[in-house]
Amino acid sequence: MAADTQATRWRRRKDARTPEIIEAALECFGERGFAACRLDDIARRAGVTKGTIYLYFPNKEELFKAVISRSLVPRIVAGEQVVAASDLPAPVQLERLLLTLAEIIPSSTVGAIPKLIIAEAGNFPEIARFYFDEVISRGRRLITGILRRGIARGEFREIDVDATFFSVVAPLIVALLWKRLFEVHDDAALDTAALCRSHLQLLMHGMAP
Amino acid sequence: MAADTQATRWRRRKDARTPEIIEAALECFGERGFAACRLDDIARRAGVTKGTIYLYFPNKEELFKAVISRSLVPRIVAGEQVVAASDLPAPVQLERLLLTLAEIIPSSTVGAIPKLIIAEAGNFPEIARFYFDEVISRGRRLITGILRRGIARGEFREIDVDATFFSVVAPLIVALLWKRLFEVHDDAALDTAALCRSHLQLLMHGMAP
DNA sequence: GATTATTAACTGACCGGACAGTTATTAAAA
DNA sequence: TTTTAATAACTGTCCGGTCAGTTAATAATC
Repeated sequence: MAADTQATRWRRRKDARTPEIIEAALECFGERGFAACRLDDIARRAGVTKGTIYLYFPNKEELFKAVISRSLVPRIVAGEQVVAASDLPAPVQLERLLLTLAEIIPSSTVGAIPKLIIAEAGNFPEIARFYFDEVISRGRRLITGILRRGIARGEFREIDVDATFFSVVAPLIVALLWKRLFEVHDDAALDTAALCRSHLQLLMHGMAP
Repeated sequence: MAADTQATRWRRRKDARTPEIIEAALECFGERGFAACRLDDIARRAGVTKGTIYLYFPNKEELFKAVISRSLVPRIVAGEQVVAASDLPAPVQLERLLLTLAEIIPSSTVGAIPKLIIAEAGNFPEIARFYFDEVISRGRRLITGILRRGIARGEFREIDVDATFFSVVAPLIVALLWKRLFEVHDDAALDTAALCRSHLQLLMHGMAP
């Protein structure tokens, strides 16, 4: 949208602006974090100027909240529905969930959010709270639910589900951070698929009755 | 050290300054991040003024590197020596390493660094590179070394060591981030010891031949 | 259908505070 | 008396937020 400046510049497109600004802000926040991201950068990416942003959002922080709210919650809801609708064995459910999660890792837009949250949660407690309630808490309920069902059905041994939650998801989270922060400094690229395969095998061996 | 300003102010204590400034910087960086932390804050905590910092460090970034070097690198080196000196079974070595790692999690000073790095690595490639070379790379070599030895000695099954590295350390990293970012929002405190115990059991079951 | 008036989406120069880094000055120590 | 650790005032720059002005779109008038 930034390319055709001559064409779109000075066009009055009230309805289109909000999502365009949010999209640009997601990219920019994801790359540089909340504090380091400049409103001028966001504006340029959205094909407008800084002043225009203030026509649609009261300030930088509200724009940030809007970015988080509108880009993640729908995906969580989708995940909940998929799991609730099936009654496959717990190991199969877990495997599918992790594989879809692993697919998100390279996604440039949504995949940038966890890093963003980790970076800013300390300085913006209300953002942390919102993210915890809407994303983390629900994600945890999803995973621990599968684990509990697996134990009840004798598909997993008796494990500490709250602790195992970390063992299950953490490698994917760290892989996601690694991709964005350290892969450039490493000799070889991180093979997400191999990582997921290896991790699933470890989990299935480790949790087998 | 900030309390006795009257006493230490204008005292010339060349040798004492460096560690005092580094300690103050570690605290401040850990609380607010690299970019958000003000040199005036660090100076006040160290019981000096900003100008004094520039007598001992060329700039903010070098001060940060010094913080990393003084607080994390020695621990890595110690770990390397312990592992190199012993010829215990690989599972025992891995268990001991993870338990010491888990002890660091609640440590308010050193434990703050990973979050700090994740938050700032994108904006400060120099810092990311430095941390990758001095901490991550060496830590990975340590872990994968133990895994390879375990496989060679028949104590672990044939696993993808590079991928398993993530499965091994990631839960502790995420627990460390969780403690600092989301524990306040959760109903119960995160039981680090239980987490470590559960994770070790999962690993040992999962990697057994 | 063509011209003019009105609206409001959008711009960009500007302001003020914050902060990394500098330096002239001061005072403790040798 | 000289040296130098430490200070405090200073500078230049950067950036969030503002607002007077600009222009595309639309309505009113001829």
